[in-house]
Amino acid sequence: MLLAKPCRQSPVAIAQLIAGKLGADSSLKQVTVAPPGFINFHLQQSALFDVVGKILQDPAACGRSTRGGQQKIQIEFVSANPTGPLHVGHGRGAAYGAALVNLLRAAGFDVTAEYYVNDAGRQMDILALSVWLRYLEHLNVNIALPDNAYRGEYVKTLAAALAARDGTRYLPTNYAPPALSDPTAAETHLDAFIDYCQQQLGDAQYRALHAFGCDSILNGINEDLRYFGMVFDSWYSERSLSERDLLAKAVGKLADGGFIYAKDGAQWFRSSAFGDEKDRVVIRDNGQPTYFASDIAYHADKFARGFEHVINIWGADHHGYIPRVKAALSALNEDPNRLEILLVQFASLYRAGQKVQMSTRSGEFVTLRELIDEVGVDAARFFYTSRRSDQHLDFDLDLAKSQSQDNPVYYLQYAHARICSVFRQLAQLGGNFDQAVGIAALHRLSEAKEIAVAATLGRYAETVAHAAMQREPHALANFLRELATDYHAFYNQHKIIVDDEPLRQARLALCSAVRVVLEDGLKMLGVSAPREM
RNA sequence: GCGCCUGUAGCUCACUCGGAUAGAGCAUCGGCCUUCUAAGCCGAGGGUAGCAGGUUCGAAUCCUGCCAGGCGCGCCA
Repeated sequence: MLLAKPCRQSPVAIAQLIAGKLGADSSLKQVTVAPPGFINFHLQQSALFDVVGKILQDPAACGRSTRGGQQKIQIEFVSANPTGPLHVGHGRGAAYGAALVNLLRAAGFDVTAEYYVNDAGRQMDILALSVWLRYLEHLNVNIALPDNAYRGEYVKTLAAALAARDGTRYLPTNYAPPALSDPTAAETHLDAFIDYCQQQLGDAQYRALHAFGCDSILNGINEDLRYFGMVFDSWYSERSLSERDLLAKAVGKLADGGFIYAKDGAQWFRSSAFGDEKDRVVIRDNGQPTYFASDIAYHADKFARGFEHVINIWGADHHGYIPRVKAALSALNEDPNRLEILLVQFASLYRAGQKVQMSTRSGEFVTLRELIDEVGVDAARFFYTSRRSDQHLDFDLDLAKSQSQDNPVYYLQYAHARICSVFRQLAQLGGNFDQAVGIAALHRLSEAKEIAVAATLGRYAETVAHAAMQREPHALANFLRELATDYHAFYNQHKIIVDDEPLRQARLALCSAVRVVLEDGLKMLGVSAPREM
């Protein structure tokens, strides 16, 4: 049985390695030297079966380790602007983040999962305006929705709900919006439109409209995420940063350090002093803070809240943003190395061989909800997490739907269901599984396929720890696939419910351990373990 | 132009971080159900790991250059 990866070392190092291994772990049966420079460690089968026994005696601990030492980690993911429903592009980061949370917890970290709500800024004003216009339209006002407003169908739904709740509260006395005179100045026009909306509604009314849009979208996102099987420990509002004066304080602290200067009417952070390619604006010439200013305050607050390590999961398009955030942390005397940013590459969507362009503003996107409704939570979660996150992903929607039966997730679930079926069969035959007897009889397992299953089971805990430390949930998905393969092969070659009672109990114990690990591993990936299929 | 990610079988992807003969699934072909679920198993074919150099006892993995693709380079978020 191969225990350790072969390694080429100097003869002296090999000798020391062997001596160390033999001394530390008496379960080693022998060490063989095969092809020049390679050594194989052979493990006593009894040690192999100890693992199976441990899994059965404490199933909840089967994938756990203490690698993390209860270090306080905060992990932030998804964090989309609440201007529209989550789409399939968000799904990858969400599934990846949720799996990572589970893995890190299993590896002994004290993890807080947080959703950063970008409820401030211009995009939210554009949403409010879009809702307002659809609302007026709903009340039979003749409006022209700007091309660069949010044009998705969901905005109409929101507008109708707003009208149902608040009636005609948001009607202007005389609807005369700014005209778009210069087509190249569409964004300026949109800003003028937002000003017009605010002016017509007045501060309180506008705030109510703004909040309605934000809250409604956020509720929808929360619902989708729950449906997708993920729970956040906290939702952190970007707007709360300025409400609690944290934003001004953070910028003030940068200014105290001499890292802020004025140019062209704006306030700039000297991020180039910390390795960023250029300086960045934190306060615009109109007095409004940038998104970056919020982020500085937010990240400063993460450490102020006592997190020892902070992980952000961002879309790959944000990679250019990393140096400036780290620069800000450095300027605030925080260690930038305690901020770890994981980039998830984009999944390109294809439908009928054509790349699907997605834009929240135009309303042309496939929602996460639609995907889940079509392929199911299990298939979607597994599909997202079974691939490296730093790899581009081509996702053919038609293929995913038509081949959802071929999704590898069913292969794993089937192994689980098959095991459950064996125990149902056992009960029907009037037999029972005595775990203590089974564990005591494990030495009866001697077939190659039995040993292979036990050996794979023995790698579970280290696989979980490895996947957590490397931030690679797909490693767990791969492992589970291997385990299912080993089990299917064993199942096809050997009968489990045999007349030989000790052997039967031993095989049942092995099956039970596989079931425990499959269920535990699938759960970490956010996939269910059905008892029958 | 500069920066980041990537290039592995017809397709979609792995390879436990420098190790043994590069592996799976899908697709193709051939076997296995009167016995615990055939959503399974067993087998076959299919590879110049983008190209060219370099480092090393050893490279898909590290370095350099080129080619190809994706993303980014706002007082947007």
